[in-house]
Amino acid sequence: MSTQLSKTYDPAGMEGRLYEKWEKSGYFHAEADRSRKPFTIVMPPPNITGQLHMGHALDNTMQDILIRFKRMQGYNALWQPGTDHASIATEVRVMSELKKQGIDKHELGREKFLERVWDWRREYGGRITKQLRKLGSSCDWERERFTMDEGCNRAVTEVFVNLYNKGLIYKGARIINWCPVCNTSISDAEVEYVEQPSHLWHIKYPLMGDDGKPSTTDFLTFATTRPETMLGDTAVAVHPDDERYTHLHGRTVWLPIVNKEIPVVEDTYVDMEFGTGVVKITPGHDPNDFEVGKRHDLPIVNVMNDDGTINENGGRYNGMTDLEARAAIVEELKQLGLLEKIEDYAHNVGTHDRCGTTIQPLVKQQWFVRMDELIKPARSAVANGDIRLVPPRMDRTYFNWTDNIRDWCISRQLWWGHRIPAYYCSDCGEMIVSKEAVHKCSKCGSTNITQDEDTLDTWFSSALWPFSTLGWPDDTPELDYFYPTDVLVTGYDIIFFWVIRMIFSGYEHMGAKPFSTVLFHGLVRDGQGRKMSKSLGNGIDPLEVIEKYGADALRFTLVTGNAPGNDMRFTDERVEASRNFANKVWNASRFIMMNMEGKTITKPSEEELWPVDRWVLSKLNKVVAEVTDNMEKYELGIAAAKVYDFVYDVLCDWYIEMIKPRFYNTDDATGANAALYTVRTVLIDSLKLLHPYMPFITEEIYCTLTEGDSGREADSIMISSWPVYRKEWEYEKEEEQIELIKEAVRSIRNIRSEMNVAPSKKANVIIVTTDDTVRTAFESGRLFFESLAGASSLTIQNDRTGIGDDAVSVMIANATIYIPFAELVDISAEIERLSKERSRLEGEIDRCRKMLGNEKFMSKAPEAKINEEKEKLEKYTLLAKQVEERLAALNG
RNA sequence: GGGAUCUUAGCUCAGCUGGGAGAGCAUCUGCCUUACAAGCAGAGGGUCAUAGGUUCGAGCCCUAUAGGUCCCACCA
Repeated sequence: MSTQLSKTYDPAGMEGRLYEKWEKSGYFHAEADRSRKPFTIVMPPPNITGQLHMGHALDNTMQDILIRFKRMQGYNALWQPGTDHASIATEVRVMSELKKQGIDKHELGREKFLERVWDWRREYGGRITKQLRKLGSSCDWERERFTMDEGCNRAVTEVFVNLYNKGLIYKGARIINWCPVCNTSISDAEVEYVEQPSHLWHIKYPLMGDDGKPSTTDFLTFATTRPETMLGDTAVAVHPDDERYTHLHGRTVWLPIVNKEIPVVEDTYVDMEFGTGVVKITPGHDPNDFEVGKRHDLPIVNVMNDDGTINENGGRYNGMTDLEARAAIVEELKQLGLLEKIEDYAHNVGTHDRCGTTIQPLVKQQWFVRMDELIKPARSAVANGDIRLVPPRMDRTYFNWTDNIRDWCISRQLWWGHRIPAYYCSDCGEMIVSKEAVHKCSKCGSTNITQDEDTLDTWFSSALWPFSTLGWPDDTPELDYFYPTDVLVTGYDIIFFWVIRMIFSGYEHMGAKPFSTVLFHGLVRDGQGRKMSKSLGNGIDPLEVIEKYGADALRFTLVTGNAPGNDMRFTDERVEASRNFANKVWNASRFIMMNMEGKTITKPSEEELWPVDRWVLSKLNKVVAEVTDNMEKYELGIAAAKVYDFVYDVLCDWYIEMIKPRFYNTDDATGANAALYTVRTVLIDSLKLLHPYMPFITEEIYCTLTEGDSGREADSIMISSWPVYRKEWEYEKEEEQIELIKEAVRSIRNIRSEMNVAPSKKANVIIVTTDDTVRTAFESGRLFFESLAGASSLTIQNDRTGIGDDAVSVMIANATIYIPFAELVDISAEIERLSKERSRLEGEIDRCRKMLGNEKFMSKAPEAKINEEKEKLEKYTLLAKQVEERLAALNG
């Protein structure tokens, strides 16, 4: 009836075609619809500069699995996509492009430069979303957003002005992290500390004598890792309790080279144990010193230009880079006899996580978000379970961040980004923060107005993503319907950058959480467990993997064999295994469809179903319930493994093999029909369970299989209904029966293999049993002994009449199976084999008896466990008896 | 310094609230059985890092130790 699948599984040949079909069909699109329940995921917006890497692949596969699952369950599922303008990354990228053409950003000017960036964005900004399509991502592209589109821009301005008016955004001179290469401030979180070999320079400053001149005999010695900053020293500090220096309290020292007098201050910040217990204080270029300076009201001397070179405050060192100045100053101190010694020292140097440049702490006017109040609802949301983190251990990390939060430096000295909506009057100095562009000073009426030059941290706009993408600040139906969203899927590495900021922003601006659950995944590492990185060149390109093995195989690999939140290693072998599984699904389907060819399949009556049909339906029923449950709990890997096992083991290795004879038996059309109907049902449900993981292959098979069905459920599996547990498929009795037959078949195969009897060589099988239930089971499974266990005939009897010494025997509960292998069997070997089996069973019986004889076990263990042990004891005793009987017979 | 996490078969990893250790790959044996050699049937292989403890019972819970990975703070 149905058309056929191609002979070989060729993912490359179908994935593109199917995706196009989906996108055209509109099935990815969701509209606000009060009559249906929404399920929403907002996609973490990839950078427009980005190329799809394994992290994206994992992240988006997980989201797609959840969205497809929920969509099939009947939810109105929205996966909201978009991209991030990525201020620094993009600006740096375009700058280097321009540099190749010999163009400098500053010569070009702000407006022209921004035009270039927009050009670049138009050309390359869509690359990443094209690549996401290759993965099979079923997001609503009609709703694609960009962090710098008109709506997001309005959201950003709205938030900035609101926070400013509430006093939660302020401008102030603070010590910030300055990147001299990117020429901008960066937030604390963007600083990466890297250990570098360096030195500790022990330097001494002369104490000021009573005569008002620097002493030539009394010095104060301290150690520093950055001698060049001495140009900006405004004090030296000692611990107030340090008895070695009590006499210096209130004294001053002479700052050489700069030649000025600076005070000795007492501050508990100083660690008495470290070095000499004396610290030079440079409030202008060290965060800790800045704090000390504030406490003691010390002047701040900035000795550095924005490009990291020494400025005019550095006297003759003006113009040198920091390292040049360092060498020169050390040399000069040496000349002056003020350098005591130089020690090797491994030092943690702060670097910019984007460019690797050593950051320079500088004091500058910057904009900050005051965090102490904003963070409170974000903390309690996780504490009281309003927002659930998966896995739960992420709570600790989360609280570690919320509890140590500092004000957020949001201004960046960049051009590409949201410009800060603050305006200054050049005449009276008034500052106006406004949602609309300001052209006239509200204080003095001057029209001499300039806007703040700075732009906002990229994360400022991403923090608003869950609601800005749904239309905020407007009151849209989407916002009303889809917000709060359901689950956020992301890596644990951006808990602070993004997750926390979205959460407090949601509570602050929407008055509600942005999502109910955060599902974290780990990092994808290479085969040796190393982080994939450009510099190592060990990155595996997902697109290459897709090309070679198919997106389905890649997706399956990424979510299996890995616990939630743990890092995973990615190897070709694992993808290959997934691809082989897809191939298995393909071929099984092809086989089923081959047998359906030319037949009209009707629903069999209950009586027409064979026990094995009921068995497989019962197994399917259970796996449906379990897989659904696992997926509801975000246990995607476990769910995938269960589908895998079901398809491979239950469907392919057993059920299909067990119904083959019915396909070839032309005398029993009813039996064949029941088999075909059942196997088709099982296949369709299996495909549905697998669809979220392997969308392409399941779609291709489903469509081919159901094409031309009258009353076809759906023309795409992605909108078909998710399988549900069915009461009518509870066939406990048949399950037991078939499991028994499977055990018998396995035992026979095992014996044959042990005896080296080729499968082609048929053998008689005689089963002796006195148990009626077991007998019935074997009677109903006659067929399988021939097709699956190589039996030429099967005799079922209730005594050992006619069974000679030449038969090999194997015991399963309540039955002994005899296989006469006349020419092969050595009786003494058989006796030995059975004796071994006997002692194994005796061991088991012993164990059971011990447990059941333990009074404490009997009184404390749950009844079910006790019964379980009793049943085992019974079973083993029976088996031992069977073995005993056979041994007695052989021994004569 | 604070915290998280890992240590289970040769390799990579599962193992859900404690109740007789699993998968994939690799290895070995036998099979080209008309869906699939990207396959089929079988087999071997683990004192679950170490030492204690709780429990009738521990891979799982508690404590300590060793080693690995990561995050945060950062020592002038």
